[in-house]
Amino acid sequence: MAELSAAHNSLQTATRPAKACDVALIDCSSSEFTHSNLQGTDMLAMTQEPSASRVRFQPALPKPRAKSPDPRSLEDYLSRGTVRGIEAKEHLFAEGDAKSSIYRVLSGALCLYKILPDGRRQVIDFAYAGDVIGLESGIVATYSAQGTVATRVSCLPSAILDRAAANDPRIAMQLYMTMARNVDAMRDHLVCVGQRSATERLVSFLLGLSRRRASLNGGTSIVELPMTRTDIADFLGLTIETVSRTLSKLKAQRCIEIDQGTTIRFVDIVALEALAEGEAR
Amino acid sequence: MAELSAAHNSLQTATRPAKACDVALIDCSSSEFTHSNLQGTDMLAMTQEPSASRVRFQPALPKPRAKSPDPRSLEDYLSRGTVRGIEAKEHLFAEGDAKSSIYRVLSGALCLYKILPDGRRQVIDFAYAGDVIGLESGIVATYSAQGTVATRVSCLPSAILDRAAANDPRIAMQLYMTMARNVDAMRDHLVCVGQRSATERLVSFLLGLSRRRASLNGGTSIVELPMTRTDIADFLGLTIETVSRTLSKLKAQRCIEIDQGTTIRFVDIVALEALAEGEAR
DNA sequence: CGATTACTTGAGCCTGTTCAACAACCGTGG
DNA sequence: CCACGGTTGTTGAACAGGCTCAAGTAATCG
Repeated sequence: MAELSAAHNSLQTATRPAKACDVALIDCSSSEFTHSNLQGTDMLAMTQEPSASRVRFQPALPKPRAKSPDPRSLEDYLSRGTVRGIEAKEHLFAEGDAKSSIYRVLSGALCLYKILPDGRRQVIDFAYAGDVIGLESGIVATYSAQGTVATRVSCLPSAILDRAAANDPRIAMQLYMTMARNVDAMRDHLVCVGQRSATERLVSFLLGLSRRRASLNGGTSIVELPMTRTDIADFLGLTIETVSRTLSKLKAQRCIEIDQGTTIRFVDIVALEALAEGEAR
Repeated sequence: MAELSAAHNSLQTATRPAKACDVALIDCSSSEFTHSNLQGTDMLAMTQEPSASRVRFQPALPKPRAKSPDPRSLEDYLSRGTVRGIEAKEHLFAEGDAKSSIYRVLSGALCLYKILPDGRRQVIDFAYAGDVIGLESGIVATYSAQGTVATRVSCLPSAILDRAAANDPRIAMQLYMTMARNVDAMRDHLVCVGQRSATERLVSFLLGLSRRRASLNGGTSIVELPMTRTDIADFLGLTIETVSRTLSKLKAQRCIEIDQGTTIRFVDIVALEALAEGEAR
């Protein structure tokens, strides 16, 4: 979904001397970390206090890539971000927060969601390694981002990107294309949630996840689920019971095997792909 | 899909210089709007209301302007497009078509949808006067656009816009912001379809439509539905029977009045807003 | 004016929800 | 080491919201 090529991870560990742009990069984090520890259900009420509080500063983790004096692509910029760690359940940002940065997921997974006044939650998307999130139209986040497992993200202050995009149409176009791919994925998901049955939704989700991580798992038929049943349910517009039951049913039908509840192995991919398209039940 | 593409014939925009008559015909652009809402260099940090989730281009009021030889804003480009009429049920483009143009709706309404292999249909969005559609990441349309009523659109060849965006970061950023607002609206709709009950969905739809057209109907409590029950049902992930029944129920509860089946008058807005948020039933 | 399409309403059913109990897993601390 | 509480996942039984099927009414168009 918010997916730029995930191919750049290898560059993430090189070290380089500090440069002018680092200064800007670093102070982004101070405002960043302030409102990041929201937990549980009441984060919407929170308004962050940029001045006070525990800015537990993570001494900059390994620096991205060798320096280039004139970064040219969105990737270049993103690879210069400061790295930040997020625990499972910890929020990277919450709906209503002032938006200061955009992020690229380095490892782990994030859950992007919105909640209704009465507490019902819709997971908009999951963000996996390589995905970019935080690109938005307004100055305030319209959804929340929470780690589903321990996760590392690279943070880039929006201001830097704004400036870059304002001067370089190529950057602006990359932002545009990233957004466009996002919309595309959202449309597909909307079709899924709006039209498909529980089984279809779950199977599409599993297959989609597998496809999305194909580069990582080397094309095996095994997929790790780096999120809870609740996350999956809220993503698919179902209840956890239905998710659990449907997984059990698929297991009983010998379409999948489940290990530890989190590792799914596709046994009968043909059957799964038929199920995803509504054939049989 | 093939059958749909047939609709495509009439006057697909040929690339040609903008002429005076074009401007006269279509001119619903307003430079005010353009500069206040879409331009500026710090796009990412733009101070524009987040409730803009549903806001697209405001249906700009006709405003005579001299044609400028060097158009600068997205609005300028769009106002130079060639006009095309679409009948109800006629397709502007269909999923799978090569994308040649982007469009702005001048009057009427379009229904943007995707269909599953087995025929189930999900309406992604409706496009009303002022809305821009056809901005996409790939070279092939990933959804179909069909008139729900007789509709006029202004067509602008993508190539022109591509060139403009490649040279002018402001244009690229406007494309980006347009897309971003789109994503925002889609997220809201996903929450609606994924979490809300039939009544909640329908009421949110009505209120949202009213809000979106507030500039046109002058803030009255009357909304025209320029689409069929089928369109609404496919938009909300319901059946036509449920849509019809729910409307009847709202009428029986004296929340709305219905005239000719297509004109809705809000009688008890307070109750409606409560219903939209899941209170009572 | 009849034919076609769009909308409404009813009756019964089914998918997925709700409510509830139980099992598995995990970190903590005795 | 195991007992413990807490969290997460599984399974069962009953319910209900929305769907399907079906018939009837209203609007539209040649």
